[in-house]
Amino acid sequence: MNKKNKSTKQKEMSFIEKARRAQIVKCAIETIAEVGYAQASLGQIAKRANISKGVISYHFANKEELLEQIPIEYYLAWQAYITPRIEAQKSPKEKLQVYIEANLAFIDENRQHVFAVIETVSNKRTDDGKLQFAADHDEAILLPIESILTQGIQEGVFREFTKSSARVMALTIRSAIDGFTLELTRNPHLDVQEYTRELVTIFDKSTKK
Amino acid sequence: MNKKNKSTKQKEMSFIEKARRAQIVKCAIETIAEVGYAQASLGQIAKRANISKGVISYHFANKEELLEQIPIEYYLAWQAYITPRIEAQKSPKEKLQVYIEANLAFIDENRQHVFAVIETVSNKRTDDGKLQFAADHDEAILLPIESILTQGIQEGVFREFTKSSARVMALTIRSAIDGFTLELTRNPHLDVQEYTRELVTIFDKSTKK
Amino acid sequence: MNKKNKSTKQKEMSFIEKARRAQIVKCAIETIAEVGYAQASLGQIAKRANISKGVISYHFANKEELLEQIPIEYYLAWQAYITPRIEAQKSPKEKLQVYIEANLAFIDENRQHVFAVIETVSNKRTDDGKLQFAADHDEAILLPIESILTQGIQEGVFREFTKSSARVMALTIRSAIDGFTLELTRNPHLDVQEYTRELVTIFDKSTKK
Amino acid sequence: MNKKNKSTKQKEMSFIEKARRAQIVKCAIETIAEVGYAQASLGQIAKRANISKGVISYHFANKEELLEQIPIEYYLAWQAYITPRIEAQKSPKEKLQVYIEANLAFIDENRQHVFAVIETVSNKRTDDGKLQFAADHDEAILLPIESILTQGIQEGVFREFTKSSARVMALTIRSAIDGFTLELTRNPHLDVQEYTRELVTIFDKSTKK
DNA sequence: GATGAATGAGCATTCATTCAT
DNA sequence: GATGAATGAATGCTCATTCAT
Repeated sequence: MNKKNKSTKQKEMSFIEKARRAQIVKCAIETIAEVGYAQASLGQIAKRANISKGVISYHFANKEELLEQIPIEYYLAWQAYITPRIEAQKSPKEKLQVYIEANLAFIDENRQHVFAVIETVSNKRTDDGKLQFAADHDEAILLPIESILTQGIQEGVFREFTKSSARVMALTIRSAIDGFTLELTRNPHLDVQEYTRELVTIFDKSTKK
Repeated sequence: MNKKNKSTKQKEMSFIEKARRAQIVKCAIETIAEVGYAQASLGQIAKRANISKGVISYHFANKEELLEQIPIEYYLAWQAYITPRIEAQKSPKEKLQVYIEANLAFIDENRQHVFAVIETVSNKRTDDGKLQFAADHDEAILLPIESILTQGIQEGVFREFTKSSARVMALTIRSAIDGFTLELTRNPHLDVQEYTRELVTIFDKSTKK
Repeated sequence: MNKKNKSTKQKEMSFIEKARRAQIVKCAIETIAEVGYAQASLGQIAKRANISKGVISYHFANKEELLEQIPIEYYLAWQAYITPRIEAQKSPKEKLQVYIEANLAFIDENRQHVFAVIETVSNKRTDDGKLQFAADHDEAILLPIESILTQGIQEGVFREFTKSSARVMALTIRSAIDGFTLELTRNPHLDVQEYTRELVTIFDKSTKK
Repeated sequence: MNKKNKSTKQKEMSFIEKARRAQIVKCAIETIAEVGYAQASLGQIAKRANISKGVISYHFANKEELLEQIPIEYYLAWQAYITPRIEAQKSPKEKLQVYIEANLAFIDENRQHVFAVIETVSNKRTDDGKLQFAADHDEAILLPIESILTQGIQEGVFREFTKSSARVMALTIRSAIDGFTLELTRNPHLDVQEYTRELVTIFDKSTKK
């Protein structure tokens, strides 16, 4: 019901309505990035947006709906950035390299947003207390790696993988990218290019025959 | 002064006092693991421990002091588990293998605690809103990997690393382990042994000459 | 910064906002006067005002800011009452008489407020535990007496005073007025006019040549 | 019932018991004088006395009973100090002078205790919220002044007083002494002798024919 | 559409008091 | 006698949410 409502709503949304929501989400991202999830009250977000608290409630059913937009928007932007870059490559090896490069570049260019996503997602729980972890979303983010690996195995340029060892490989690549995010948080002046080069090397070596 | 007080206090603490504190910390870990950091109020923790809220305040100066124990205890247990296993190995290659194996086994055996540490640490902030991230602690956890890498480079069994590429390698190994934790959360029936074997393979390939 | 904020805020405050704050302060005064400082919790004050506890927090940053208004408002009302009455007199002797008369009348007409001020001020402490006692405020309240005394000495209608003996005189007059307040609390049906007459006599005798 | 209990108890009290109680009351006085009534929890008092909180509960039925001792002890000490000094004087004029001198000296020598009494008494309330103000105690403290005034009137050395104007006189003298206490709090280096001399002068002038 | 005002539940913390040892 | 441990009520405060204007 909820989902249906939302998609209905989105279709009915005026341009102005969309812009207002986008502005509020942007402020939510900034607020979470700067003061952290726990301190990011609607009051704080409203203050940053120079609007009244009520406006947020007007545009979003509740805080949850607002926070949900953060990973959603992130995923859309991420996909728009990553997909064409991978598709521009032919060989699985180059695709993997570009996947890593594009991800690190995207993270570097969207630090606040990435950070807000981490905070949001790691605090999101189902009603019974289980981490929701946007499982769908996480799987979606693994898909390109898995398809690259599959292609590379089929073409014989990668070493042999079972289905589950391919998954570990995919998860490890993904984890390495997330680890980069954390390191970037700890050390904002990190040499991103060098980090990228090293990750490419590591996963080139660990996937090749 | 605060720190000094604490260590003084610890020396003065009776056995019973220590046991009570340990019990409360254990309940805090369980609570955070089950309902998440945000919902883990002192009331919730007390309810789980079947004690009154006041008892927690009696044994801990404040919530912060209680939550601090979670990573502290974890790190001590982790060290006690990991260190002898690594030291039992001679070659850097075997050490790296054992480091990965031991970490995954330790995580598997301490799922709740690991999880509570992640939640606690990722919600801990300094007064100005910056993630504290227990930087010291994080670095401490990298030390064994870095020293294994150094040894392997010197002995010529690993490929060449610059100082900073060794750091990326260390961070990637660490991230892979953290990624395992997340995957374990998502999928509790994960085949840990296989995951371990794959990670060992990946990092064997990516470090060797 | 705090102070500046406050005055800025006050200028920005709408009429409704001011009225609401005034209403809450009024209820705080009544509550303190009736149940005493220690029992005057925000909950009690809210109950008396028939509003929710949150409303107070909405209009005042914290309890301290609310309680601060009590002496502030009192002092302003006191000044508005006393000053013109003194200025309407020419001779120091008459001024002193009117000062006493006006103060006792003002106290009589504002019993609850006076009482709340005493409670508030005598419970206000700096962070290091020292009584704050609104020293400025106390001194401000002595000023008119001191200036009357100075005038009377210069004009030769009062006996000779050194600087510090004039201060003792001023303090004693002030104390006598405060003593009247206490007596009024103990005995609400006190004959105020007679008390006034006696005080005027006492200080007429003790100041004249 | 309560009162009876208490007097029964006092008769049964061993010397050791009395000493323990006296020590605790002394610490309560110090604590109130230093941190104020509101912060003077049993925990604070116990800490200062280097005993456990439970000890206080053991020796006193409740906090109220402990705090009651503060004005009681004060009054006894005050009486023991004041009475012989007044009785050593013959003339009402000298008695009044000595009353003022002795009070100021006593306050000066027992600053903490005086202060604790003020705090205690001004926070003491009956169950219906009325200030208790130790009415008995306050009247008791006025008695010597009133009897001095009566004597002076009868002997014709003081000006004429009606019954109620004599009371105002007594209250004013008492208030002046209390005002001295406050001034001493604000300004601990006050010249007590000069202050005494001035008060004596003021009340000599205001009582004489 | 937008806002300020109000709500009430929930939070961490303090504290007088009780009690078994 | 004395203590440490435990209790639970109360407090000031925060905040997501609701609502009249």
